[in-house]
Amino acid sequence: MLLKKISGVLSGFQTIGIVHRNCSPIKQIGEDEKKQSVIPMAGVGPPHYASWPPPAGHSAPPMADIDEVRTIFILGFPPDVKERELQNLLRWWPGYEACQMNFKGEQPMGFALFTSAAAAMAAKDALQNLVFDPETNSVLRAEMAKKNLYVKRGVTGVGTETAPFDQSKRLRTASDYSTSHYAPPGAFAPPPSWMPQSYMPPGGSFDPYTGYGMPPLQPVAQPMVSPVAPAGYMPMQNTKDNPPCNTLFVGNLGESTSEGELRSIFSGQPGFRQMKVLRQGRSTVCFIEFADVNSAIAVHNTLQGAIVTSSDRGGMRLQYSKNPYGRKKEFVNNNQDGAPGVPTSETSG
DNA sequence: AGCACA
Repeated sequence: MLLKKISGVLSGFQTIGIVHRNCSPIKQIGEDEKKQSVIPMAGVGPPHYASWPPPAGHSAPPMADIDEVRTIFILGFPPDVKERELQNLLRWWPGYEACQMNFKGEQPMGFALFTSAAAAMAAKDALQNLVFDPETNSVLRAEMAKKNLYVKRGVTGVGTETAPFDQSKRLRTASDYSTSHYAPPGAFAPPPSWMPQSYMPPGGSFDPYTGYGMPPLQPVAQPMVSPVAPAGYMPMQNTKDNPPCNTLFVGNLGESTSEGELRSIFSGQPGFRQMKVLRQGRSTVCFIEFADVNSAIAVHNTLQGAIVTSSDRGGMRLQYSKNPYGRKKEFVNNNQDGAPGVPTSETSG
């Protein structure tokens, strides 16, 4: 039965440890809630969306393996999110089929079904760290689900213009969202953050000359995955910083700073790759590598001035490293005369 | 203010 399936999906995620702000881990859903509506995909995509597959009926969506998981699981919505919002967020995504918002736990949980695992993964990556609502500091976290979202037969699929199978349950169907009544051309476009995987840090932009203004006393959007949060925050004036890169330099740490605490704070951050702690006499510094510059920027902004309990200084100072990981000290040897070459800019984009 | 490792 439906409820069984859903609770199976949910229980698969209980160990993931996604804790969004002060929300506790997902609870098992109760046995009470019976009405689970699934919103299937609208039939036609917007004309301006280049990568959208041709309209229904002209070509079939990529065929999915019979039991590959092509459902994603999304957390981080504000408590007042509507299922409709999820539908509108996803409806232009290539391969999107249906979604469901589950309000059983401490926080709303979204599930979205796609035509293939690849489409699901692409959507998952695109939604990852998406600022869903700056007002409530809602940052989305997305994972592949353990099981597929259950959709009643016949209603799934692009171009299936079938009638609602259950009018009484307020099910939104393709016809309710038909493009002729909705989304006049150009009026509704996918969020720009869908194109590259980009996380817009909430804290303002980097100015190499003035640096950052006063960092927030408490973190703004925290894409916290780590269960370990800093003890608090201290204002931190970052006098001089370097241009953003994939590596953070952590300063203002006392000699007593424990590597374990640093690791527990940073290793759960999205994009974390590795860190290295350096003891230098009375103080300690630390380098943290991230998978990409955006992840580093996010942490630079959200954890600036965070108080490391094991340190006897104030908050830690986060700066971009002068010498980031992955940036080789090698030179491009494109001149034959032996003159010094130009440092390679980046090894990764 | 302290920037290593490839």
